[in-house]
Amino acid sequence: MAETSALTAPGSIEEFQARLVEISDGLPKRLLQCADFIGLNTDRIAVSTVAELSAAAGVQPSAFMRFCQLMGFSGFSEMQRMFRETYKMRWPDYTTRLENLRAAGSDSPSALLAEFVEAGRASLSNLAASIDPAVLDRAVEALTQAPTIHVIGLRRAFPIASYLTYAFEKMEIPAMLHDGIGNFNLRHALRPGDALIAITFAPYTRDTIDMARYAHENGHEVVALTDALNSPLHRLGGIALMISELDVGAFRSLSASLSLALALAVSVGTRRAKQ
Amino acid sequence: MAETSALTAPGSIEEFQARLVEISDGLPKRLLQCADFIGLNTDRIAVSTVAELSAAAGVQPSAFMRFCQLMGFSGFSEMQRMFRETYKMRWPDYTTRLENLRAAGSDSPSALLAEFVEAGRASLSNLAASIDPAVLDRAVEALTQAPTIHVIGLRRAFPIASYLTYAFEKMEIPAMLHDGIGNFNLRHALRPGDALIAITFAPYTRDTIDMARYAHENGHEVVALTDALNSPLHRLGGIALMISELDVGAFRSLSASLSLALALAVSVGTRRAKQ
DNA sequence: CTTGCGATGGAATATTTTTTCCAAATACGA
DNA sequence: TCGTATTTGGAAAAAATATTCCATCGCAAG
Repeated sequence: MAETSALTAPGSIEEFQARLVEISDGLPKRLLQCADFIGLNTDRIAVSTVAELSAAAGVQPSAFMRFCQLMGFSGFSEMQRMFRETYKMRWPDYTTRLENLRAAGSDSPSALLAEFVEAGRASLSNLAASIDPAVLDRAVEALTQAPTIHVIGLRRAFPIASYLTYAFEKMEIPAMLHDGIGNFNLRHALRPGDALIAITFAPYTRDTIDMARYAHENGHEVVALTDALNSPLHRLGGIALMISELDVGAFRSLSASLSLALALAVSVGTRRAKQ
Repeated sequence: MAETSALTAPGSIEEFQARLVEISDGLPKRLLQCADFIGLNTDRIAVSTVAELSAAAGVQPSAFMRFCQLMGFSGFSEMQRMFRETYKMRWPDYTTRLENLRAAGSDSPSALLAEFVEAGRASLSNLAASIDPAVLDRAVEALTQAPTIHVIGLRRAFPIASYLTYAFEKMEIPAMLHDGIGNFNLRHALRPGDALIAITFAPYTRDTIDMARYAHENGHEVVALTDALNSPLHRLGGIALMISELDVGAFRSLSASLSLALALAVSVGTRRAKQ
């Protein structure tokens, strides 16, 4: 076949696809089978072995290896690595990055600021990738139906809870912030049909979880904003929205959490206005 | 640990999650590290090796193997197989992801989320470019000297004020949040040498400005977090840090403001610790 | 302080997976 | 039809990866 510009391996999925098209012309039979199969099943590269892929494409492993090399990689492993890394790009290895920043800028305030900015940006991109629109929609729907929306979030989740409550108030939606003031426990303010937004991140705050459990047991819709699969809020069985936010030192940027919270609030606002 | 119902391996991601929660109780240290890491990074299982995962979780490969067995699998391979079968590629490209979110319709919750994510990212980039390191440094210096740091920020600035106060408290720095509770006006809590962080954005909140003016007139250092050159806080003559944050509809993302606030707080914390 | 038991780290081993190599098959032009 | 260049299949070698095993560690009960 023709001598193609084989020197550089594709570095992104776009480049990969471009190259696939480029070489597909006038390929021998077996290699064409590979190309066709991969064109249709690009996403399986990250999670399959050569044996699996070649069998599925109906060729020998060795033929598949030749295909990888034609694509510009040194072999299958290198090609697979590209797909795995791109997938894992959830965030670019934050421990290393933070160490780099710390090493470079010592602990000057502006270096620290750069860290927080970076953490915020990464958290936001990750949020965009990981939120399931369907779950978000269910949360909005549940909150739209509620006569009053109750909000609880303590300690580091408190800024989110308070901003949510502020947003609801501005949109003239009945909302109540359970801020624990005076240690009054106002759980009986939950009236039939009311919904609760509970926000907590590891290490989970006892009072928030208790409140969420109480609400759930009494038949209220609970929308949870939390951080992990094994969060106590997740096992409750309400509607759980997961946010993984990056830390800088002991502090969390909250950018992603706030963005999600606001999107939730404004959606509820517009949907209520329609009714 | 207790003998759990280990005989059947989870057959779906839901079962996997349930089991993770189930066993997380009273696990030895290393195995807990595994559980926590996997709870946060479940999606990496499909595309990583034992060595990679165990390193990322901070444990030995053998510990990770024990974790897999605890989860009910015969080993890592079996566990990975489950995830690979249900693997679905998430396109990593940031713009594509936003487009996907928007695709649901212009006023759908996910489209709104995309807007907030973008606004947040833009605000953060802008912040990094526009903050003057020298001014930031002066602010840190001023706050480091103060016996007690007072914080005021009302309405939409309240989340920032409260997170700042939380951060100071966690670092054991004397701080006081002037939240206007009960309409007590606690300005006399300002003792000689104390500093004030005042936060307000257009339309500027009267009480915040009054407080800032009072503090300034009585010889206290005032650090202002505000949004424009013509902000009343800026005219006061204290140290003013300017943040221009993008709006989505009537709401502000706060990402940039929070990042700046945290960088400020942590810098003050480390500098105080040195003294 | 001792004893015993589960937890842990690390090296050794087993298994799987990738990659190379070469002989056989095929296509193609003379 | 033959000779040559290219493609192909398969198996063997190399590399990466998973898994097991055991000595040691740390902790709690006696």
